[in-house]
Amino acid sequence: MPELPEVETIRRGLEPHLVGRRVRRLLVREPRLRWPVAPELERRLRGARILQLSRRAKYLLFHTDRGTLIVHLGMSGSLRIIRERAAPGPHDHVELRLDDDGLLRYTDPRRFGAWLWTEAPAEKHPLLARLGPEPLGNDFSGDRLFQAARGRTRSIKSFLMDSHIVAGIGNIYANEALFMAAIHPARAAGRIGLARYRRLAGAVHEVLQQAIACGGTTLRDFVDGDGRPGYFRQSLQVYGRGGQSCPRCAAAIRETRSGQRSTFYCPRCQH
DNA sequence: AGAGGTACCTGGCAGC
DNA sequence: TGCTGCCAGGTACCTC
Repeated sequence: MPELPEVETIRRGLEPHLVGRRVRRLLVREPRLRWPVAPELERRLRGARILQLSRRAKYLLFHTDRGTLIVHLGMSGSLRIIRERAAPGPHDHVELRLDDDGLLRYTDPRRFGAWLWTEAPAEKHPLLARLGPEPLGNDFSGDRLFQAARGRTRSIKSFLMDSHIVAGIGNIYANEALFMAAIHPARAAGRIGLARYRRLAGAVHEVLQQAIACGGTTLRDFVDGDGRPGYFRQSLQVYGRGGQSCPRCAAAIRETRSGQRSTFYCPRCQH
C-alpha cells in the first residue's frame, strides 16, 4: 500500500498523538508478520516513553527512552489511532496502548509488514544501514544518481525502485517520475546522461512533495493515522491509466509488466 | 557483482 | 451465484 508519501503522511498524523506518551502495553494478536514479532517486544516497550517519530525510507521509527521500534507497513499495513473501543477485526494484529488511553492499532491483511526492536542507533540496523539517500534529503541529486548508474544495464525503473540506490520510491511514483522526466522506463540506467538524471531527480522530488501535500495516494484502501484517504490519485499522470490518452501529447498510454510489476508510460513522450 | 525471478499472504475483482 | 485465476502500493532472498 504505502510508498514514501503515504508513510510520511501517516508519520505526520500520528506524531501529535504519540510523542511524549508512555506505552502502557503492547498487545500482539498475530505475531506472524514478515518476520515473527519478537516475544520480548512487549517487555521492552512496556513503560517506554515515545520521544520522537521519524521515517527512514518506508520505515517508521518510534524513538523511545529504551530503544527504537521499527515498523514497516509492507503492502497492506495501516496504523490508526483509535479512541473509542471497537472490537478488533481479523487483521488487527498489533495494538499499542498509551498512557492517555489512546490506542495505536496496526492492521495488515497480507502480513508483509514488520515490527522490530533495536537498542542500537536505528540507522545501524541491518535493514536500514545500506539504504540509499532520502529522495527529499540533501544527499539526493541527479549527479549522485548518474554516478551510481555507471555501468548498470538494468532498467531505469528498476534502478529507481531499488532502495539501496534511493530510498522509498515504489511502483506508483517511479512511473510518475519517469513520465515527468520523459524517460522511457525500460531504458538502461547506465545509458542516461547527466542532464537527464538531473531532470529525473527534480521530478522525483516534485512528485513526492506533491503527493505528500495531497496526503498520499489512495488506490483502494490507504488511510492516514486518522482514517482519511489521500487525494493524489487524481493527480496521477500515467499510473493506472493504460489505454487512456497521455496528458502531454494525447498518445495512448502503454501498460507493460516487468518483474510482476505494472509499468505505465507514454510511448511518444518517453525515450 | 549485478540482474532477474521467487516468495511471503489475503482480498477483491474480472471472467467464465 | 460460485468458482478460478490474476492482480495489488514491498522487499529480502535465491539463483544464474
